[in-house]
Amino acid sequence: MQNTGSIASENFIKTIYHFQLGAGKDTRPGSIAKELGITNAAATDMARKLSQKKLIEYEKYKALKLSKSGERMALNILRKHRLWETFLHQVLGLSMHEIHREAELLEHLTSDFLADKINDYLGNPATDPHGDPIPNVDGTISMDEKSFPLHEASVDQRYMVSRLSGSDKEFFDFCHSNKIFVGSKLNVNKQYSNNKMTEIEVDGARLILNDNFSNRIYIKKDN
Amino acid sequence: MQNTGSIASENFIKTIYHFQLGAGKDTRPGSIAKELGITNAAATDMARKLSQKKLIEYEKYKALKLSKSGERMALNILRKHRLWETFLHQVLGLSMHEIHREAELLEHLTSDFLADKINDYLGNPATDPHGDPIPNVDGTISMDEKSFPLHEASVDQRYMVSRLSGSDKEFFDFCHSNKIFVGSKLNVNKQYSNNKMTEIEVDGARLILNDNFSNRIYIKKDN
DNA sequence: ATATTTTTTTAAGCTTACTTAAATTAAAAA
DNA sequence: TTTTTAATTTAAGTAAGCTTAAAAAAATAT
Repeated sequence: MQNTGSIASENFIKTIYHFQLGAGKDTRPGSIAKELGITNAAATDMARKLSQKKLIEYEKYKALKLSKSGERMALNILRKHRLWETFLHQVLGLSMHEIHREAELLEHLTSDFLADKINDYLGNPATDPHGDPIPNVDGTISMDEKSFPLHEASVDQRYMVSRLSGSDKEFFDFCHSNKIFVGSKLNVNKQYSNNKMTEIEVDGARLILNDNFSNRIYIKKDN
Repeated sequence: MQNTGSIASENFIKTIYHFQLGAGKDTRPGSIAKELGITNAAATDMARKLSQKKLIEYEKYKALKLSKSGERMALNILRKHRLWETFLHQVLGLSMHEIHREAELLEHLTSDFLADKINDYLGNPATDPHGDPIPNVDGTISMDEKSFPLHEASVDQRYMVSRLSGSDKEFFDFCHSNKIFVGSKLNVNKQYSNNKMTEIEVDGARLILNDNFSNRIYIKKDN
């Protein structure tokens, strides 16, 4: 399909996509504007333009919603982003906190042709290094419904880490030094609900995480 | 050093760099404009802007010349371009005629950090798949003075292919099917100067090339 | 040397992607 | 319900990177 959009509009579309999925965040202009570091006025303006191009559905004072072709575009960019992250990590050895930054740029100037080559080289991977699903070339994406953040877990159950969300060094350094990787097994010992903390046991060690970390570690039941 | 320039200005700077080296081509606005597919007016305008940023030296009605910092910028982009070409060819298996097209895009959104990672992965390669030198991280570049196009070669001498210039499929298909690669040995049998043709012998086969191809195959004495 | 052609430059205008400031509408609080 | 606050939209303006058209300068031909 190959994107024709500019970098600015690609990032705009991408942000709407993420906010439509991510709970808690609305897709009104101000919300998108804040994320992208532009003014509300600029976001409204962009909304009007993308609406003309039929990439979003937009009525004044309403939330923004991707159209079918807008969603296809978002998934095409997301595919490139996650293929690059996987490639940069697995092949070039970039750290978890470095891959997002670089993929964020490369995704915009990557042809469908090149994306396919990267995909082939990696053996058609299902997920990126964070555990996020890589959209397929046909614009489908497999959602992992059974995955949820650590601080929502019930106590005394065995889980597997399914996803590590984010891009800051501190978080991934913590995960690394405590052997928390995508695929790691762990046990949830206790939920300190009032203090928003979770005690887990991983690789023989007990750790107490506050929700700053625990809401970015996604897990699923380990069967 | 990390470029701050836009894609348009990076391509402009790059073109001046190539034209300053490449014999026959001048660096006046019209020449650059033609190469980039923009109008003379746009080229003059860009010249004025880049001159303000001290990236080129420019006086009205004169040829454009890169400043020291403009040249550093050009070499930084060229480094990324040639590292990508090498990587795409050697690692992802893209064909000779495909790598330029992709590198032409990626070079603009590649951080110095990532360029270094690619360089390390490839083992600090001296040349790209065309045989062109890859600029060093410090902005130096080793010029191969002894290399020249096939149609300038003296007869009955043994040569080595040092460079294959261009990006069209037809040329590289021809080279491939006749075993003409960077590093191939060949003999020049005869120069048909009037008809601008060169007869060579490579891998046991005799070939007659017209200057469309022979001026893009660079050779050097095989010692 | 003069006339013609070509190139370069300037000027005015367009689109994209922003900005700030003011006006409008919607949402929340009193 | 009315007032206040917050978000959204419109309006006007900017910079980049182009365009076409006209003017100016340089190069070429006669």
